[in-house]
Amino acid sequence: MNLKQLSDMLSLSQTTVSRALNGYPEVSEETRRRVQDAAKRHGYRPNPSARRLATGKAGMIGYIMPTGQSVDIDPHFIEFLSGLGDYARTHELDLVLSPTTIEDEETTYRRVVANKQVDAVYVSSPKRADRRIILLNQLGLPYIVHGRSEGLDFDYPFLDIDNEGAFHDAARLLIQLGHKRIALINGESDQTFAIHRERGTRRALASSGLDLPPSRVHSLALTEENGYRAASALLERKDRPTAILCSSMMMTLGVVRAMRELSLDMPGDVSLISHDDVFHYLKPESFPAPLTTTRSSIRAAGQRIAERLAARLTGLESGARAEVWPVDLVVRGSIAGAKE
Amino acid sequence: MNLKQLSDMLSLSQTTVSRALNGYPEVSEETRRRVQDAAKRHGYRPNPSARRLATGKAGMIGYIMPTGQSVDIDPHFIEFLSGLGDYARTHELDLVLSPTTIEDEETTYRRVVANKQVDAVYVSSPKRADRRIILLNQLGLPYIVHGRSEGLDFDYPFLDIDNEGAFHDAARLLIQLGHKRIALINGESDQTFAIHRERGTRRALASSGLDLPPSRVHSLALTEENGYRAASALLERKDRPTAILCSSMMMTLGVVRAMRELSLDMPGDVSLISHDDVFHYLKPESFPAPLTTTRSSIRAAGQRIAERLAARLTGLESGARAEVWPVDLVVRGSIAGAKE
DNA sequence: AAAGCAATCCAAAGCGCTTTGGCTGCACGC
DNA sequence: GCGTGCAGCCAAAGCGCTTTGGATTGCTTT
Repeated sequence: MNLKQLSDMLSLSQTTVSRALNGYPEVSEETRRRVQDAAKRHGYRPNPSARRLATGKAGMIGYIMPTGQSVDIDPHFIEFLSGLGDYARTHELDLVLSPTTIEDEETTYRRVVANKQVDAVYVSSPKRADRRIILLNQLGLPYIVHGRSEGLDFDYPFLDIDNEGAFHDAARLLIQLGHKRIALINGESDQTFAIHRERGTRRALASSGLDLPPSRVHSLALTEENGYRAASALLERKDRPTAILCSSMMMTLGVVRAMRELSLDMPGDVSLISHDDVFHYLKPESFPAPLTTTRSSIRAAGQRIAERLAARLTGLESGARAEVWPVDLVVRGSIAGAKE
Repeated sequence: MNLKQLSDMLSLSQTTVSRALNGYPEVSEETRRRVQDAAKRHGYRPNPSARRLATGKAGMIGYIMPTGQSVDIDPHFIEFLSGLGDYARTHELDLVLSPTTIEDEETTYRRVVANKQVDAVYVSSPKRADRRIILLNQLGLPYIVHGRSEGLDFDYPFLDIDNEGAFHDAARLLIQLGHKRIALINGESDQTFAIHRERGTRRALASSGLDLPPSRVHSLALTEENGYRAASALLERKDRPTAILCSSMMMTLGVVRAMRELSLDMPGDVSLISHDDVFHYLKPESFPAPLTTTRSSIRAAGQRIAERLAARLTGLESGARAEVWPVDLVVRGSIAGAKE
């Protein structure tokens, strides 16, 4: 069933039928109803390719997905996708994934724009002065950043959580508990979220006259293995920290492993606070002591970003709307007062 | 730059230019070269929407993604996606994700077919007599199943690993080590992979005259929490198993937690073998004793499926090609001879 | 020398939609 | 009675590609 058949059937022109269905005002209400009725009854669905060709709009959102033999997609991406899906499925919005290597990233962005494959994209895991944001800005393709960048000389639309505030508050809590030697096991240092978390931690420490020396900061990809290595390095030192802030639960698994090997107790010997993206497959309660966490659902963020991207497609949202979500600090058994 | 501009520039017709670019024989080699040259020089890229409209081919592959507030996408999906990306990015193949609820699954499949949004799809986590496969078969949309279904009265193309063989071999190894009470912590019982793993385990036990009573099989979603619960239930019994087979590393985390709580040693008190999908963020070496695993890279499967889907787009592959990969059994320190 | 045949190339007709630029008829005001 | 304005509808021109059904040319055949 295509437009022509439908309009023939109704003895109307394609123009009128098209307008009726797309809500243009120059159609009488009665005609519109008649058309909508027939369309529904015959299951008419405009052909997206044709529409796309005619309008130049794709009706889809995109994600340029970095891949590569040595690139591992962050498992949190799954949660984010779930969130996107939660919104998208109720709006018949599809998502186009365009895999690319880091080197060809720019080419891929350009290709997607030139092909008009999508009307908007989202950008994840932004770094300082992120090239992609700069590129998208000059290409004029609508986008929303999940996270934030720094050192850009223009504003851009994003959704981020208050990483600095979260880690500031977490560190402050540890300080209030009497901890003086606090360490940070963070994400890779070029990621903005990691920069913010370190900044928050440092600020809390500084305001109590405490220090965060380089030896107590590890910035690594968020794997169990890295958590283990970082924690081992930290805890084998004589001036080992009495409290650790950790950027992901997966890493925290490794931290716990290191502690166990050194027969250190949690929270007796070391207090631990982890960031929790709310990952169904691994919960804070599943640790030797239930983890105190800074919690923010990445899935909820996915939903919100899909919603905002959709708003951009229809022109409801535009400009450099910034959105920063507060982060819960959920206290559980993994922290205690410092002994020394 | 579009076809018309390019052909004007070359003083050729659009027909000839189109044919030259698409490798049709009725163009002289010299002309073809001239055209290809110009196309490259001016960065001409055919507009996909126009091409799609004209040919009815989308040039994309699709995945109907089940979502829902209570649906959690399997984290292995990430690995699979990485694999897909590995292949796809070298072929400028894009992937369209169409989120849907389980209830609307059929509608979504029909929509995607009607819209001709994609030329082929892949189906993941198949169940017994999977509805999606039946539907796709009658809709005539090319597809490949990752995994297998059972109880279908027709053949279909799939790529699966030898789950039955893997768990058979793993169980046999445990038996050879003297274990008599072997338990299985499996995935949800409607998933074919879980059915196969149970079958393999049961077969190995049976051929040594051993039993796998219902009380020693737990079939649950692959979360840490479920691993913990299942293991707790198993290990608190008087006739507790001396060896456990576990379907995922995430679950195995929970198993280890349960063992720790009960002060059971691995492999002293309980031997453990886990299936490993090769997940970069959590490795078999990260356990109290390095895990013996049945190993198969889900990422490699993603690559292969992308390759086969691409072959289907171009007509290189067709029919119900079945592909079953063997699974490595990697022995590490988590297993030992049975005491009793 | 007429006919047949590849080898090349082209004009034009779609593919199914949106949108421009009218056209018609009726009510209204003067 | 005549211009005006407006509501409601339509024909046709794209959007940028592929593909059908010829044309044209230069040779080889008979």
